[in-house]
Amino acid sequence: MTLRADWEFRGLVHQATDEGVLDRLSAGGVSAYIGFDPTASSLHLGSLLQLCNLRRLQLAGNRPIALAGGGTGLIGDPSFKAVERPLLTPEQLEANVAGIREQLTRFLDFSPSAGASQALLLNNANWLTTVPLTDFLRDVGKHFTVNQMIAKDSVKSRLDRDDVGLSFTEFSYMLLQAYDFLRLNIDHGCTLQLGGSDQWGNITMGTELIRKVTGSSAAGLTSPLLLRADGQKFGKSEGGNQKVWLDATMTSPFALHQFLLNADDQTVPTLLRFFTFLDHETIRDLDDATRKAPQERMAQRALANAVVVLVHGDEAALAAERAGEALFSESIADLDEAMLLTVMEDAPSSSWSRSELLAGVDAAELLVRCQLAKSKGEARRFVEQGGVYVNNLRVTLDLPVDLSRALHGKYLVVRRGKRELHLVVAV
RNA sequence: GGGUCAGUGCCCGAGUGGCCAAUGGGAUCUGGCUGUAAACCAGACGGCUUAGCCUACGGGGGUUCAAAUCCCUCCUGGCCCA
Repeated sequence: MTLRADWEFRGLVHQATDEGVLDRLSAGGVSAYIGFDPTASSLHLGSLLQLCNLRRLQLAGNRPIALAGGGTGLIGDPSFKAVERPLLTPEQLEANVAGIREQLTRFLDFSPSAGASQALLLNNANWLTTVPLTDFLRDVGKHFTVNQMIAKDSVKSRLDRDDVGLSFTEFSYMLLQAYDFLRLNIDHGCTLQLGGSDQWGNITMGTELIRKVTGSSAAGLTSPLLLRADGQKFGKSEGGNQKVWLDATMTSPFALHQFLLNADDQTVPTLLRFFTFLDHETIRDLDDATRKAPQERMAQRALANAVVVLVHGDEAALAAERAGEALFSESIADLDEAMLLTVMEDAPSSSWSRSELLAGVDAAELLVRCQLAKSKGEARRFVEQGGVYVNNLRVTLDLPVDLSRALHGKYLVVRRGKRELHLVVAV
């Protein structure tokens, strides 16, 4: 199985600067890089595809270079962004880069034993914050015209709008990224940059710069943007419109597992191809399973397990799967104490005084203190709409929640809607 | 620097002195149907001690019995001019 065949099967290729890119990657020995924006201390599901791609090319005998954008992060990438973004402080960036560094090491082999395909992790702050401005403008800026820069699709929408603008700071971002590529090309023999399709404009700026400065050629390869069946951006969780993070403390393994398990039928085939390393036959079988027995959600299960294993490990995946089964298919009151705690391990929890619970707590109050509602008004609404449960039994406003309902004498599983949970423990 | 237009709830966007916690759309949330999907249907969608009160229409000040709406000023942005 060549890398080309694999990538074509998985639909990983959106655009390439030349037809030979995939063949060179298939042959191995290529150094290729992907940049990661340190806008948060963790990568999220949206970055997972790029992460997987780096891994794929390393497995095919190429050298993956993960570039943390400690320098470009100081500026902010305007590509297809609707509005100007707030600047991050150097301290924030440094912390974020550290967090991302940690996560990258889980996907790539950085050990010397990998030889020529040993992964590299670099931070562009090292050169972007030290290159003299005048050198930069003469050596990089001179190779591009503003005319071509404003013609980029990635900034066009910003230039066309009559309510927001595009600062020079963000406008210059594409030059910085081009410079990154040049440096990696010269210093590390990197001849290929990968990225999402939104990065195409930035990538080609780089290949052009390399051609003009060194006379050698470098290539670019982008992958499609991942969208949900309804055209929405993929990767926002149902609960609270939050991003799905790869950091276990920001998005629990259980939440990640649940998120993928809930992927809709139309998107699952793509997700299996993008986010897993399952072989083609297995993937085709899962496609069939979705067609023939969608209610079984075989593909969703396989996807959720594969990704959680990849991101958090076997144990976490098993626990997440068991927790989901217990919560959704068994009566919660039948679980023994140990199982209950296992199931609720990922959910937020709080300790309450036994005497307070004995007296009884107003349902709205309970919800707010469990952080399942932002205000009492909202909490009241949830209860009135029938969306609040304690131990899987619907709660009403007129009846306070007290200890008599507790499982094993001390646990209240508070749930809002289908899957927002909180464990109350009486102490 | 000058001129001009704009800044409304999560987003877009109506409203141009009282009937405005503010039309509409989207997003989101809850319920129903299902498969812990999608689509669809119904409802909710500033806060509170909820027949009432408080806080909100870029910030501050003012006029008025009464301001998102009028005036002054500041901030931010677009466009044109220098």
